[in-house]
Amino acid sequence: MGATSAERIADAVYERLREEIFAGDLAPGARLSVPALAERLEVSRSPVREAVFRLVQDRLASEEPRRGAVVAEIGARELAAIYDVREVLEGLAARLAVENAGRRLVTALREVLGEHERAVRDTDVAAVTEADMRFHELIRRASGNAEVVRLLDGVQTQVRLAMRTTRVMSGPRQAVDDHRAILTAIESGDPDAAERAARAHVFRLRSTLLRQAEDMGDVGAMEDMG
Amino acid sequence: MGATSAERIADAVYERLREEIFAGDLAPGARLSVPALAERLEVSRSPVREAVFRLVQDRLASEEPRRGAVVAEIGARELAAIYDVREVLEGLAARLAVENAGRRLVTALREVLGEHERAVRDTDVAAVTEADMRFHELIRRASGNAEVVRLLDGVQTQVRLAMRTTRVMSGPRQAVDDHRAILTAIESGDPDAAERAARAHVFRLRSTLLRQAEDMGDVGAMEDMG
DNA sequence: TCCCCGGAGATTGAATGTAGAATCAGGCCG
DNA sequence: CGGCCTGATTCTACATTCAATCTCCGGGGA
Repeated sequence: MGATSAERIADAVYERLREEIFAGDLAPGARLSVPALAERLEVSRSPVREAVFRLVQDRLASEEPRRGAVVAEIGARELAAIYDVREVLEGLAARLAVENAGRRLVTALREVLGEHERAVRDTDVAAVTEADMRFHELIRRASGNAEVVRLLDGVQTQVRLAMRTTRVMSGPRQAVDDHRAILTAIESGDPDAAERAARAHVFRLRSTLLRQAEDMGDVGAMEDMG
Repeated sequence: MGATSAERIADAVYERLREEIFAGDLAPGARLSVPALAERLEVSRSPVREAVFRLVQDRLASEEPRRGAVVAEIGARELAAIYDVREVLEGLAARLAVENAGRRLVTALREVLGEHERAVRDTDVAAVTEADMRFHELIRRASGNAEVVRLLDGVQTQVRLAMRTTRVMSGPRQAVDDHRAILTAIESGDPDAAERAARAHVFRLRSTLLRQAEDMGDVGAMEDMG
């Protein structure tokens, strides 16, 4: 069978594997054998190879020389590094969003924040994660800077994987409060305030995550802490 | 023939194409036909396909649906977006470098700065570019943050390509002065000062590059400026 | 003169074949 | 009883082949 432009098999396999990783069906450390996956998914090795390659590019998997790819593990040290970067990028995104965006952003953020609050009250973990991610996604898309969007998309992917690896979550109420502060700053139209609020939020996330990782005695994390 | 661990063909092809792009042998807009490249390089299509895919991931090439990949062109608008990101990342790198690094960094930076000055005096464009890149590379590697290194490596790749696309360069003497200021700040051990100096440097680069792009009436750039 | 359509060529995406290398298990020797 | 060696298995990396689709260009019709 030739190429089916409608939906490429390689894309479908990529999405499938991505979701299995985020869902935990493919745990960090699991081997991504191309022949094995091809047989399980009932496709040839070519699209599987491409999909695995893309996972490696996304840092969702890592190449072990001559042993193939395995689902990546993110330790506390790596997570800290990612959050250092995330802090400045989210700050930049918030600043640019204020400088660029109009009322539509504020409206959309209010709605997502409402969903976020509701999800926290209902202790609906999946909905909390969803709303949290969407809040940040709205801001970066409003930045009008494609590079910021691309890099923060990558950061979000890493963070989602890290949540699988370390099993830690930020305090849900703190996150809502932080988001409200960011929204207020954006509403005020003050780029500096928006940047500060976004950075402060990420900084707190970083502190919380790392503290939790330590408290849990996260082995994979701690062995990286030196 | 099976896999030759010593040097993967896919890696060799990737490096080769990268260099041809940076050297201008493959100009922006040039088509990267997998069959044609495979024939020219006398390898099969498999490793070429992988190499082209990596170029696309690096944003050195872009996929044109059903027409294959072409060497990417970076317009003024995109370059501005990249420099917005670069400014905050270089600032972070300089800050972390001060917080982390020891005397070795300062020594290495002094040496590269010396080479840079010499190259500017000799108007050796290749050496100037080389020294300039190495200065920034030293700082980010000294940051101890793998994510910063990875993202700034990507930024540097984009910038090198943009230089091919737009034919603009920052003022060489300004760059040397800026670098000296960054070095001084790092020597002083003040993270805030280092961050400010690095950001100011990138901000000036951004201004210079965009002004030159406008002056040159850069078509590819201007059509993006709206 | 301009627009639409059709055929030829080229290209991607997928499937499959093959060689070399590394891992892992199990048995043998010290 | 422990460490080393060896053989089978599995995998990666590269090559090759095939089908389907798109692009491009030229000719015919309005």
